[in-house]
Amino acid sequence: MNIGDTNKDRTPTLADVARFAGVSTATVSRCLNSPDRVIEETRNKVLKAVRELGYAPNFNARALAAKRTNTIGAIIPTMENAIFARGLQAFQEELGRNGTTLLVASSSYQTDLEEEQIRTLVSRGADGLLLIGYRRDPKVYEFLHRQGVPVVAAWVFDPDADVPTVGFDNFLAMKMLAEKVISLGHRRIATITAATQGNDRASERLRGILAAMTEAGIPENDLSIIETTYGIDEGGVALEKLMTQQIRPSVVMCGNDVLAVGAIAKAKELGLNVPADLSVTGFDDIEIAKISSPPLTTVHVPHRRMGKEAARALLNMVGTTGGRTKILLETTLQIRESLAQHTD
Amino acid sequence: MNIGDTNKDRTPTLADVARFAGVSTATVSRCLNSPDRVIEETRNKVLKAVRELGYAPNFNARALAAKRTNTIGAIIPTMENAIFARGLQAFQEELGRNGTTLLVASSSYQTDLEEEQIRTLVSRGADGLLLIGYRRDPKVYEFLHRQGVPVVAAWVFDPDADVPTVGFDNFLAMKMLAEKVISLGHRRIATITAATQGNDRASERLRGILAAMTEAGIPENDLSIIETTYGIDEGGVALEKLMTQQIRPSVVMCGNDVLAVGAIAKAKELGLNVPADLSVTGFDDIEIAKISSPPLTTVHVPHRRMGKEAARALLNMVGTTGGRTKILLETTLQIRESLAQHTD
DNA sequence: TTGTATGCGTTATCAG
DNA sequence: CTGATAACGCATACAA
Repeated sequence: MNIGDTNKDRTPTLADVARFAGVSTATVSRCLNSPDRVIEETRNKVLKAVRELGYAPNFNARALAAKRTNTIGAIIPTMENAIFARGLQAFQEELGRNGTTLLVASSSYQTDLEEEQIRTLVSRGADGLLLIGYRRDPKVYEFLHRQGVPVVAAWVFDPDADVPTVGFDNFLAMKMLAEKVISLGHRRIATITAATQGNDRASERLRGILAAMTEAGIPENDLSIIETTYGIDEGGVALEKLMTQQIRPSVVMCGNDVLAVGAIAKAKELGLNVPADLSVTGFDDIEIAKISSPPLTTVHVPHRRMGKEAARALLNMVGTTGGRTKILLETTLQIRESLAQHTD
Repeated sequence: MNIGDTNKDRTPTLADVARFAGVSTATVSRCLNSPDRVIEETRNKVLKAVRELGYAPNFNARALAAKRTNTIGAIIPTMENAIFARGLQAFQEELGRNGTTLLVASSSYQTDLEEEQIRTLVSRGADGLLLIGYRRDPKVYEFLHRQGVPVVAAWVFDPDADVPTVGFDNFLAMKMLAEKVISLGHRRIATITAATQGNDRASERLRGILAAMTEAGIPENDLSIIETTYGIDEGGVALEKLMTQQIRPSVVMCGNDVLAVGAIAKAKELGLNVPADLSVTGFDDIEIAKISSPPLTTVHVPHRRMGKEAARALLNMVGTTGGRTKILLETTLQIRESLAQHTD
């Protein structure tokens, strides 16, 4: 192989481009990263070479040298349903507008898996991380801190948390819904929730129901609680269990819309009329809530705004520009047919 | 700073571990990558150092040196709904079992965005790529070939394609459903589909309907076609448009379950009884198909098997082990209430 | 079995 | 404005 040959059987590198354009590798690099720091003539020469050779920069080499990836990682509990889809979409869009790429991983609601994913994303050089929920082993935050990786916790709000939170008050949101439920005359309340262990969104929501009951003078023990994994089928199974108990609830408050829709489907299957025989509520207000029959009464969460604000917060943290990093969003009750008055 | 100091204010590197354990960096590297190539005593020493220092390997550096990332990328059209969720989940699980990580990106059904994502994933060093559908600019495949990155196209099957396909016959699947529809007496057929331009799954499915009509002696022109983006609301809008036409269809065959569910919801809103006044069919058989009311007649796609087989094919291609890379899966009709007999 | 030395493709520092 | 050249953190061929 003669000197000056541009390697033909290997994917082209910066050096190949430099040789082809007759400049140094430094110049090529500059052309790509700060085009204004190079005179137009050479720039054109270089860009032509880039096109000619079909050069694509090696991300890993770049990350290694620059210690920056323009990449932000997000770990969400599940991709199986649409709960996080909308928020994540907005998150990604906002990152994209700022030239940052999103890396997603899902933890299947498993703490250990999440920790593994965190390590993976960090070792891949993520400039920052989006996590869902705040409560987790302090070691995790210590690790992230040591590695100098900024984090934002979303889907929750806690001004006292060690890391910025962008989200809403799960406790208050569910409490408001429970108050509405109670005001409609319901006393025999049941709930289908995700495992509350290690899931602050779920446990806060449960706390919300209990608080509303207490304030209304209903004994906390009257609440039937079923913990299950999120899923349409799981919601159905849970509902069946509830309806075979001694005291059948007049309303089932579900931890999210997916469970609620599953519960409604099963209720109908059991010959129950929703909401005449049984009211059902959800949480999230994702698309299926609207098309459910009957349409689902639920808590509307501003998913898109949350995603966008979380991205902004994170971009602020990885960059130098300061900005708000603790953001509380409002939820609203979305009253639809699945919840009705109760009279004994 | 004294010689021998392990750097305290920086994330530890291989060299730090080596120094701490009193061995060479090569040994540490071996300990982590091929533990059996190092004697137990030193291995323990090294692992202890790793733990002590909280060392986490730098992925980018590793990729750069090893020219391998144990990472496979997947670009799916959307994460907004569950169409690809189940398949991707299985894909990821199978990769995980083989120590390979999945990197997901979504293209929002946009060709240019997809090409960008492909470049991104390749430049990140993905060892292989999963793409949805086969038909795309040949330049894309040329690029991938030049870069030496193996590809598998899923959700389609074409034994003659330049790249391995793992999927099902979209044409035949939809044709079978259309035949069933026609056998029930329907003649005024309409379809709500994704844009067929650059989407082989959608265009094949459309072709399937047309073929069945032709074989049944129904003029192709009788088919009302509405192209829209996938989404529940979009399905509703399309349905409304169809029902305000001169000749109202007796059945609406939708390109996927999401559109179908949206169509059903809108139909009910318009005071139509499904299926008495109007039949609706879907495609995919995702969870909402079951809980829809009425339950949705649709084409069942073996999503999980497809994901798993796609992973296997890809693993075979990046590794040396040979194996099947072209896999045809069967779809089945899933008849539920939303499709009924039609009599004029 | 372990160590030495080199290279992977880029960026960044520092001269020129 | 451009060019050498030294990192960046790790894997591996080769030597010991």
